Amino acid sequence: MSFFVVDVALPVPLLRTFDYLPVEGEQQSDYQAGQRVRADFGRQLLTGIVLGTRTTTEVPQNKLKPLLARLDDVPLISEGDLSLARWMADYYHHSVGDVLEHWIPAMLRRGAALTEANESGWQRIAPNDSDPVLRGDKQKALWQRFIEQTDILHSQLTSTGFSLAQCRRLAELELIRETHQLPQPLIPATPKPFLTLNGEQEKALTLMKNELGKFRACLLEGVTGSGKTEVYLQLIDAVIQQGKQALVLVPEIGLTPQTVQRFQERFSVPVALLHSGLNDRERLQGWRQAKEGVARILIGTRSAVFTPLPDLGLIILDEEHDGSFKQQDGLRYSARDFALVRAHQAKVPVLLGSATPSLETLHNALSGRYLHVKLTQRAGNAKPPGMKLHSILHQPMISGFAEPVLSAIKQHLDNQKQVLVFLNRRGFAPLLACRHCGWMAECRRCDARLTLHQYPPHLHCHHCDHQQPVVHTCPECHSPDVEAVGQGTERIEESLCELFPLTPVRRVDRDTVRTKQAFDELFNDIHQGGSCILVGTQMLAKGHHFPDVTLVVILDSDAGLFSADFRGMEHSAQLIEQVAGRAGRADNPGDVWIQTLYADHPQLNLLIDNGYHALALSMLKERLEQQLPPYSHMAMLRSECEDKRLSRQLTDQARHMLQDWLRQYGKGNAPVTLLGPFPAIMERRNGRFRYQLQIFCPERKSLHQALDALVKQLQSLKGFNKVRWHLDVDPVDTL
DNA sequence: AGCACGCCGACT
DNA sequence: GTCGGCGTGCTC
Repeated sequence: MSFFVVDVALPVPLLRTFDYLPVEGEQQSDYQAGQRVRADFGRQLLTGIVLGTRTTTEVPQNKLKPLLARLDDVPLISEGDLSLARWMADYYHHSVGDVLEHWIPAMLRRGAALTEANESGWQRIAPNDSDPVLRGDKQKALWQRFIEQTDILHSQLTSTGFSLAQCRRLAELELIRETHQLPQPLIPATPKPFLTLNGEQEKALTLMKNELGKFRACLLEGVTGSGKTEVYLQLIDAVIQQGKQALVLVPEIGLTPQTVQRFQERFSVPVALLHSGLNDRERLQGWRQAKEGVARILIGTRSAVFTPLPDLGLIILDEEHDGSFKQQDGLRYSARDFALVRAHQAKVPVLLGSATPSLETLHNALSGRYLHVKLTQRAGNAKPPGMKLHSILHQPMISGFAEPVLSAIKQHLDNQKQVLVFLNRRGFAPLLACRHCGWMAECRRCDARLTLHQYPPHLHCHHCDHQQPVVHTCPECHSPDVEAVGQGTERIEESLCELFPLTPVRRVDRDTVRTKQAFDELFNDIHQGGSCILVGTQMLAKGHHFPDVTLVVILDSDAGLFSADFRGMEHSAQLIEQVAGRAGRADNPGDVWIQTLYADHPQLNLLIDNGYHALALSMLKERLEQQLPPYSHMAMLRSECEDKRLSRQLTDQARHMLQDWLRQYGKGNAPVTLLGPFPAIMERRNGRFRYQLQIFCPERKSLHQALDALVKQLQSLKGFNKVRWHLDVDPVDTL
């Protein structure tokens, strides 16, 4: 028997893999890349992934341990997916073993067998005209059910009053037998017909149909209400007709029952879902349905981008600008960017859809790298909402509203219409302050003010979740003159109830709508029609459309206008556009009023007068001048530590490491520029001081070489064990 | 990341 | 004398 070792990727944050001896008695041919193995690692037991086998190793004989078990005969992860995982590990400077965890549902990571996704059921094996001698009525009734239906899930039997014992009795008589099958995804009995497309939609569909069967990135830039979804549906239909599978990725908040239903009711093929609300078994089921090709359409959030699909024919990523496509901890990947890499490998098109595309995607579309398809008309001839800035500078305000805004609200309500008031700030007031000495309620663990909440009354830090009772006298000067300053959704709700006592006011934020179900109930309620006022945060901005809303009031658009983040304005404009798009229907486009202190803010005016696209072009020009993404590539090293000095020192060290490396190896490469280290905008958060170092380079390759060296050096840095740090490649927010 | 080893302070 | 604090090093 010849010597060989197995190269195993283990779920540890180490940038290398480990050699193991095979399980006793197993051959080299038993091992294939992508199988799971159980390994004794240090003093722990881990499930790892085989990357390959070799007949030589650098590891001394006495250190090699045999694997404890091989869990799969057939590889769980394909060669193609393994190479994608390697790409991802390189790109994000992360351990392959950790990266591979994302490809495998939690149950399988813990070593479960694939069959654990199966649901047990019973199948009739005796002919349906057999006349067995059965004792009890219950058993006769059970047999009757099997005469009507050959296969029945065990759960269906128990939920209709039959017991396991009764099933076993019939099985003993060889009338039925136990089965274990992967549950089938739901298929609607009669799919709804497709809608008729307008000229633009038709043209977009044709253009994109031409790209099927090869890699191509497309941006579908369609204004709100232009019918992007209908184009997706009909493009998916073409993919299904070709016998391929479609992967649809949506933002976390966008995966509502309404969205899902829209997909499910149109197709006569099985649709599987993967989202955060599922338990481990349901996830495994969806994953297997996709992997085994049973599901032909898979709809999911960020992490669904890793699901194996043997017949992948198309990837759609809706609302591509949405921040939830970027993972914000651990492996900080972008599902949007990875979808492109995956589509490239699979030689299929990837369709990015948005009314407000990110500047990165827009740049790629404008430069011709992506096919750029536009939908400029609202479906059914709907007019765009009329947007208008309302200056509140030196204006008398009533509970956070300017007078003319209040009369506009009243007018719309009098017309039996609905009004949406958007304020991206939860709670009652963002500040509790003493009128006498100027004291403000601050968080003990963060550089932030505490938000005052009224329902129930408490002070809450939105950054570290610290909560404490409300104070009624100033702790500094003991004055009783402590007051709530500023507006939050709770306070606006309260004010509106007083101002419009006859109109129902509904608040929609994380505090009122905790579950999906609660949101759906509220949504259905609003859809009943009748005048009402909706007050809410971003929750109102995404996913749902409110046809009876004819007025949208944006209370505080100013927060994003002067953000320290270079993407602040971009995100702000996207949000305003999204909120504005919630209103109206074909015959009733609606008005959008934006209250602002900066009514002459040039970019805000550009957005209002010429729309998002025009503003985006102007922002791109600025990015070019400043050599910011998308005109350069960016990475950010973040550190955090309770000891401010250590946190700062780690980023200082990192800067020196990079500078030394650049002096030595940077010659002839594209220039890598460093910015910082700076303290984060909120320097202290949850008791930890945060510093960050920004790293830019016009060329990806040079940047990654530098980052590679940086990570290796930081990992062997001593004396900083209390400092937590991570590298974020292509960060979305730089605050 | 875990987990153990090891070397210093305050306790039954 | 030990219990336990966390700094350091290692994991095939």
